[in-house]
Amino acid sequence: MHTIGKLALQANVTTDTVRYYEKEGLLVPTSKTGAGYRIYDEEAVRRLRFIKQAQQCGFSLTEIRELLTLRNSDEACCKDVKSVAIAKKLQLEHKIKALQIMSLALSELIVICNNETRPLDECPILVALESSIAKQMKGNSNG
Amino acid sequence: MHTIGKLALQANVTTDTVRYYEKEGLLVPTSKTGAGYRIYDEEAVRRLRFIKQAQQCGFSLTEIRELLTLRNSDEACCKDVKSVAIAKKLQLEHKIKALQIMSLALSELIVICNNETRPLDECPILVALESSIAKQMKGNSNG
DNA sequence: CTTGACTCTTGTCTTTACTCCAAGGTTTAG
DNA sequence: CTAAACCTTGGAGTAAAGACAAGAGTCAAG
Repeated sequence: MHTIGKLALQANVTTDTVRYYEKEGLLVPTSKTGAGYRIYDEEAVRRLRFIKQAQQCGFSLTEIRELLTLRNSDEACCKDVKSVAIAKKLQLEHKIKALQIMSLALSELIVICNNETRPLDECPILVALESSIAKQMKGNSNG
Repeated sequence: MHTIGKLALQANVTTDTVRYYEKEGLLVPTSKTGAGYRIYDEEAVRRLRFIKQAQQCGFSLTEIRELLTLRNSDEACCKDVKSVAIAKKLQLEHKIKALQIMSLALSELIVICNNETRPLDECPILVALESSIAKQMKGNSNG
C-alpha cells in the first residue's frame, strides 16, 4: 500500500500526473484514508506502469483509456488488442513517412546551397522556399 | 494588389490564418484602404508562400519568424540559413528515430501475440505492457 | 508541541496553429 | 436601392498532457 508520493516515485512521475490520470479516469486509488489521502495497492502500480509503457509505444491517454476498458471487457479477446496495436503501428509509420519527406526536402535545400559565402538575397535556400521547389511534396502530403 | 480574400485563396489558406500570421508578426499588409481593408502586393504573396513551404519542411511559426528576420538582416549570410536547415534536419531525424523505436516496440508486442483466440487475461500484449518488456526502450528514450 | 515533509482541493497557465463567432461596416452587381 | 459577398475588430474555444501555485489539513519524528 502506497501514498500518492510513493506511487509516483516508483513510476517516475509527479503526484500531479497521478492526480491528472485519476481525473481522466485512468487510475483510481484503491481506497482513501479518513483524512482523504489516496491509497494505492500493487494492482495500481501495475496499472500505472501499463499507462507509462503504452505511452512509450505512442498511445495517447485517450487510446490508453480504451485499452484499459478493453482489458476489463468480457467480450473482447486477445485479437482485439492485437488489432489495436497493429493500427497504432500503421499510424506511426505514416507519421514517420511524413517526417522523412520533410527531411528529404531539407536535404535538397541543403545541397543546392553550394556557396556559403553568398549574400542572403542570392541564397538559393530562401529563393527555393519562396518559389515552388516543394511542389514534389505537395503530392505526397496529400496522403 | 490583393485583398485578404484573394491572397488567402492564392495560398490555399483562410483569411483567419492570414490575420493570425499578421498578429504573429509574420506577414504585414502592404497598406490599408481608408475603410481599413488590408492590401497585399506580390512580395506579400511570396512571403506567404515562403511561410507555407517552410512549414512543409517542418519549421514552426516561431522558427519561420526567425528565418524571415534572418533574411532581412544585413549581417547574415547564406551559411547561416544553411546551418538552420541542417539543425532542423537533425531535429527531424531525432523525431524519426524516436518514432521508429516505438514502432519496433509495437512490432515486438504484435509478434508475441501468436494465439489470437486467447482470453484477455492471458493476452501477452497486455501482460507485456504491465511488466517491463519496454525496458529496452528506457535506455533509448533517454536521448 | 513543533517542525518539516507530505497531501488535499481548486483553479489557472502553458504550447501551437489555428478556427469560429458576433456584430457591424464596405463594396459591388443588378 | 438592395442584397450578397466581402471586410473589420475582438474575443473565445480547441486539443494534449500535464505544470504550478495558493492556502489549508495531516502525519511522523524528536
